[in-house]
Amino acid sequence: MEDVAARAKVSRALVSLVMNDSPQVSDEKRRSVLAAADELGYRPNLMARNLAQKRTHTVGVLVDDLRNPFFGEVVDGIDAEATEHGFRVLILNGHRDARREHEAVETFLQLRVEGMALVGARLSDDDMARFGSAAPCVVVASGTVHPGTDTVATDDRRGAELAVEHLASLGHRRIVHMDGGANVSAAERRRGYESGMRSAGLADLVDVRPAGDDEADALAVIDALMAEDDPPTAIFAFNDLLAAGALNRLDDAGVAVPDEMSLVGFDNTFISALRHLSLTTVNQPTLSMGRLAVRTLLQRLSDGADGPIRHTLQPEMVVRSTTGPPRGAALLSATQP
Amino acid sequence: MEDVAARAKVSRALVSLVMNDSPQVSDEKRRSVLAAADELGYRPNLMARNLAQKRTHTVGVLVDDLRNPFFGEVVDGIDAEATEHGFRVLILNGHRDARREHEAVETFLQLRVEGMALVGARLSDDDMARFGSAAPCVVVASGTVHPGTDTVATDDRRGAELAVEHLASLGHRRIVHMDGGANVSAAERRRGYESGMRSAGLADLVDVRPAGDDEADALAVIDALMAEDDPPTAIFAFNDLLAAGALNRLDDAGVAVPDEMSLVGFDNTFISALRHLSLTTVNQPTLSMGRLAVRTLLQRLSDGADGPIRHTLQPEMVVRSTTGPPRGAALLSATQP
DNA sequence: GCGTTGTATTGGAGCGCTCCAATGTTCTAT
DNA sequence: ATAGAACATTGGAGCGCTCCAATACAACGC
Repeated sequence: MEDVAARAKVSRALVSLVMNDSPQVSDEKRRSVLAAADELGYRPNLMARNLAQKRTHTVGVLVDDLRNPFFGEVVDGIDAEATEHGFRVLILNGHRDARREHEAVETFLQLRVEGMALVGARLSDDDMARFGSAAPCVVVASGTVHPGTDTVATDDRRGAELAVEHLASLGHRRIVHMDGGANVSAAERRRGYESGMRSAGLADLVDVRPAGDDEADALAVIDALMAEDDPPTAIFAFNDLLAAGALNRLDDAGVAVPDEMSLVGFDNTFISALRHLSLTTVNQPTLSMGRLAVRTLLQRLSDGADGPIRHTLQPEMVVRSTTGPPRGAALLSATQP
Repeated sequence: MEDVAARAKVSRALVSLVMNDSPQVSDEKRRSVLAAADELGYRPNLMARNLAQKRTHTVGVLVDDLRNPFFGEVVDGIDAEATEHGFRVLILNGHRDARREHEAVETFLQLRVEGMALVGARLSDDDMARFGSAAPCVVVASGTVHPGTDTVATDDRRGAELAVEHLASLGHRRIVHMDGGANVSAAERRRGYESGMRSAGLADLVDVRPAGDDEADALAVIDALMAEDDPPTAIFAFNDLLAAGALNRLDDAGVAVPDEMSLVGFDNTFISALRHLSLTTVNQPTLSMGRLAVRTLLQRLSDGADGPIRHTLQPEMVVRSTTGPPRGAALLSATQP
């Protein structure tokens, strides 16, 4: 910067004004500074600038799993909204690992981001309280609601209820839930499954199997399920990835879907829409969630509402081809008139 | 920091030593500094630290498209290797948009990252030359090779040749290529397609259709293709996403795959492995590419080889269920003995 | 010619840290 | 007892920028 100033025969301060294109700089000087900067290949140092300004114009986004297209879509929404409001978006990868996510947030804090969106992050209430007091934080797409923390999420419980209602209305009774394990939305969806079962009068048939949130997590569960004497007729999987894994394994085992087994996923990622999978699933409005997350951050930044801000978006059932009446239901209804 | 020093009754310098856990600090002082820091909720300011150190311990990763699982896998590889070598990984989203990718690189440079991995980035040779002289850069997973730039890539051309060879060996002659459009790997794969066609003696049947690199880009092309009097018997699509879109549309149109139309993708993302898609595709070693990218950066950082470093990894054909002999081929071979 | 308003430019302090050279402290060998 | 080494601690300059108050310079009315 020193060099640029010297070359353009002006002061350092003037260079600074030009770089921040202040209006009160004469065209002549502006041009000569710009020319000098270009010739010297000068690029302002963001760290120095942020340090001096005491602002970073940056929001941090922690993504639980970069391989899950669901998160990618949410981030796209965040990115769009943040950019429109003049913020830079820095992304850190959580690797579906609580420890690494903790570190990532710590990094954001040390970088002095002005706000953080934690997408699907696996953090404890204690962590959230600590982090939340250090910088505005919004938890996105996570069924787990931390006390005192701003949240943007789909109503996971309701989504799960919808799934169960759908299956029950088709005539299913033995509906198993493949649980999301350590994923932050797992608990809510499980509760939704349970309450859905209760509402359908199937409380005593509640059957939860620990699985996970990735394709591979489905394998063992499906194997165990199909080895039973009297397998269920329907499965509600924690998410689309898990459902896709289940679909694979069911296919391996020669189980026809939906004739012998109905299957419901969650998230409505693009893979569920693929014609050949055509997975029945529960939609989450990813883009809106992302945008809303940033708006929540901005609100917190500008005034600071008292209580936690909570946005709950409504899920929607997306019925495709992996669900149908249970085996024998057609026969049953045929003999009934 | 000042406050921490005061509270622990030591100098600022000592606090700095503790924060960087220097070995030459007495246990007593270390404990009291740590305690003071904890009570005050002190967190070192990374920007100030980087400014003073003139090092950032950070590599930037520019990702062309966060929704494409292929890139997610590459980033996972980068992340793993970089972390092992004590580097922080900052990710920026390119949104499949050349302008935004340009800005993203500019941001990295202003942040003074120590190296950059550009994953699938759409940048011109000029840009690359400029950026490359400002900081070590490695272009990953991009068929386009920029002069003087370090590169880690799958041999896209060879991959495309493999795809064509596979289809030709099944007896296909009218093989169409759905081109990747603005994607940086598009040109190489197209060339591979062309040379593959030539080797198979099908040079005069070369037929390239501009498409893109996303699911939606397939629709119009398939419609146009199927409206022709004599549609091709096989399609080699730029990537898995495009192939998946094509599969959807073929299904809509009632075209049986592979009986009436064979289809090959590229990337071997997890979606191609889904049993119900079971897409024949070309594998790229994503994790190795990511790790190799970081190692290339480190090499450039440590000594600086003269010429550009280029790693070319070998693609592999992954034959699944979307390819088979062309309609009538069985008949033909049956009448031949 | 004067003060006045306004715009264009500049010097310098300060952002929060690290690092170096210098100082203080303790221990060992003579 | 004392020089010397070894270790522990500190003050202060400097990283590259912004921002404020201060200054320089023009143009204007009277």
